Amino acid sequence: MSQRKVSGDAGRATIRDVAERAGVSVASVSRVLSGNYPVSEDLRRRVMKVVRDLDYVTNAHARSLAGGGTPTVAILINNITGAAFAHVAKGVEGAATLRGWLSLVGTTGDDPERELALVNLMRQQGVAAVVLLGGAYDYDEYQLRMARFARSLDAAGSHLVLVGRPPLEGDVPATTVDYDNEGGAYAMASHLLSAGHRRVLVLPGHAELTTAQGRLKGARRAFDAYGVPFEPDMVRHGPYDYEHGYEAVEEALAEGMEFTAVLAGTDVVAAGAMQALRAAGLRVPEDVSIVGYDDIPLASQLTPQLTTVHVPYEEMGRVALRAVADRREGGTGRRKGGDGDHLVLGTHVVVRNSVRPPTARRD
Amino acid sequence: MSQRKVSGDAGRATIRDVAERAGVSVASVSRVLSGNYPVSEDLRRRVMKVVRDLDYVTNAHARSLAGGGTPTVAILINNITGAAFAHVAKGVEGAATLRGWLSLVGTTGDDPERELALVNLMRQQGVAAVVLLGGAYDYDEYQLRMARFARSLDAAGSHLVLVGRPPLEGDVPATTVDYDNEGGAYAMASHLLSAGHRRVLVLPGHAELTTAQGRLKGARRAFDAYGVPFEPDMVRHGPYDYEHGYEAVEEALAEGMEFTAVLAGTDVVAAGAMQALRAAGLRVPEDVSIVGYDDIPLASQLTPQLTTVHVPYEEMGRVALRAVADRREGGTGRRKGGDGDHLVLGTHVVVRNSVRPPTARRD
DNA sequence: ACCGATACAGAAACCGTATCCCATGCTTCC
DNA sequence: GGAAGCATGGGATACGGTTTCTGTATCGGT
Repeated sequence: MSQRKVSGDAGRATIRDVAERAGVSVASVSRVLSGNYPVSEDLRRRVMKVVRDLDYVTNAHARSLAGGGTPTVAILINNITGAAFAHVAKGVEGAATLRGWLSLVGTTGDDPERELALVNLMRQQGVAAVVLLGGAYDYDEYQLRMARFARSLDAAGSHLVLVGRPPLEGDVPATTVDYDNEGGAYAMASHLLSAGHRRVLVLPGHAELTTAQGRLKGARRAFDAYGVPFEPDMVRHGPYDYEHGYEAVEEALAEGMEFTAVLAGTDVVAAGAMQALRAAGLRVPEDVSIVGYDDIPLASQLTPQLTTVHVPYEEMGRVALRAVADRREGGTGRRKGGDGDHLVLGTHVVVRNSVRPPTARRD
Repeated sequence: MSQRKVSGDAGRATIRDVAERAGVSVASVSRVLSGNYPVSEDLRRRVMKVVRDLDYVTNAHARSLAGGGTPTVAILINNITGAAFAHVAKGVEGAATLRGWLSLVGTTGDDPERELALVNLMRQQGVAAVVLLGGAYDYDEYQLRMARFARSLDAAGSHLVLVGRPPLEGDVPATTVDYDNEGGAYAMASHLLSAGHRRVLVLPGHAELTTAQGRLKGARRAFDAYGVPFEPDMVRHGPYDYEHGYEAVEEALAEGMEFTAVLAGTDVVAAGAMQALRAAGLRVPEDVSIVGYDDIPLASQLTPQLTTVHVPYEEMGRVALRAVADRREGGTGRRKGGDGDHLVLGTHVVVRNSVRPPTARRD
């Protein structure tokens, strides 16, 4: 009384349906489709016809269970809206597609709980790698948390890749793809200093964010190199967003702070700062110079176009994927977490129109 | 001589490992973990301890094969870099997460081949729905192609959702989530006309893109309503990007075209147009007014802030997911592709600072 | 103290595909 | 002409879970 399978097409067609209808065995259908076993031309034709008729596609889950399956990379991102990280995602996506890999984007919304949940989810999916994007908050707990992620993924045959944040300490099974954050900041600050600026409002970002720390450090090094005193009072921390840039400049102006340039931690922050200066009747770059960081499209779309630090986001994505693919292919001789696991890409200053030498020195 | 399973932890732990180590049956472990069957407190404790010790997570592929599994929505997007669609993706993501669903982003890069490949890929993955984002090119082939996608997904137990493009013709199993594109354009153009502008440069987008067509149509209706002649010569088509906005204005100026306002098809196009006007020594909005469309963050970050049409992108994402979830839950009485399958959200003009009445009439 | 009901645990049957192993027919070589 | 070899196709099994079905111990009621 229990018909296992109605002949109608309830649900999707299986390989068995195809086999039956073509009058061949399941094994043969599988072989025709994967194409890694000799089959006669006749059989191939018969099978392919039925496949087309039924519009059959193999079940990825079953395939993956049985050993086959497409490798998948998961990209975990704080905020899909951020332009910079969208470019990393694009790089990963592109490189993945090129190899026939699948990629998958998840957003954490800056919530550690959700980050944990997503990493576990990816572990369940058996992804080849989890790519974690964006600067990290340098809390004490962070290192432990990430180390646990790394080991946990490693044990499950997966791998953790950190993009745009500093490498983990100790012998942790993770790969890091980074850029010369501090160097970029150093070069950017030098550009300002060599133009003659001495009083610079610095908006590096959140104090606990690793990228902000690096950018601040690079800037400070430049000041030291130029023998210009670095006044802590002229550093304002805050989130990497437009509002922060606007408000920080607004407040600095209200306090009567004197500055001839703004060194923003991000192009978006720079945009906010620029707007606030204009609102106060100041011209950019005639009265105040501004520089950003990241070189997202916005930078060249502002008026004036923003001088900024170019970060090769898309390439970082490609490199991250390549690192994973290489490691997966060179399965034997799995090198222990040595130097090969930390890749650093270069940055450089892009000079546009937002910097001029200071006109009137007022201090 | 073939040990099936080495006792060491080669690869990831399976449910069998857990069962063995806890001294219970596989079935019991499964029940403890899924929690949809009564289990004694003692058993639960024993199992959970082993699960923690082994850092075990269930294999999503196996689970999905066996009937369980988390529903997954796939979001297909032309270009992950586009700000507008990132917001839709965010909306879908958020709503999906809320229900414990998984979501997945793929990019097509405007390539029909790749779009086809991705839809098939998603079909293989057995996703609950495929959400196609962004305006479509209105070629003849398009309707057929989408109809085929819809039927194909439907047959596989999945579902097609079109977001931000007009619904398919005929009885096609697909859901459309749309916004009042033409109405927004009508309101925006009216705003310009009521301010007194009569000579308006219109940059609607690609002529074949459905969104561009709608925006152009809305604008034209407004001109008609105001009794202002609509000159085809003042319409310039092109891609939705910064460069097009810049070049279109540059050319119009070079040709000696006289206009007091620019009606851009997109905020990004407006940004380009604004830059070109400045480069030509024109002030915005004193000499020329500009309006955009989409209301992405960029709009409020430009100087002057852009008057534009707000499109509820994030909400569209949420609505799209809700539509899929509802349909999936109300499994019985599956309504045939009636009116409930086309949802339209409202748009409205956001007035900022980029429009002023024309000062000198020169025609 | 006996019987039926109930609560829980285990064995086994799938889910859809890939692949190993074996059977078969036909070619090829001595 | 018969044996060995090759090219193919089919049957069975494994992958890691979920779920149904079955069995046993415990509990309450009379």
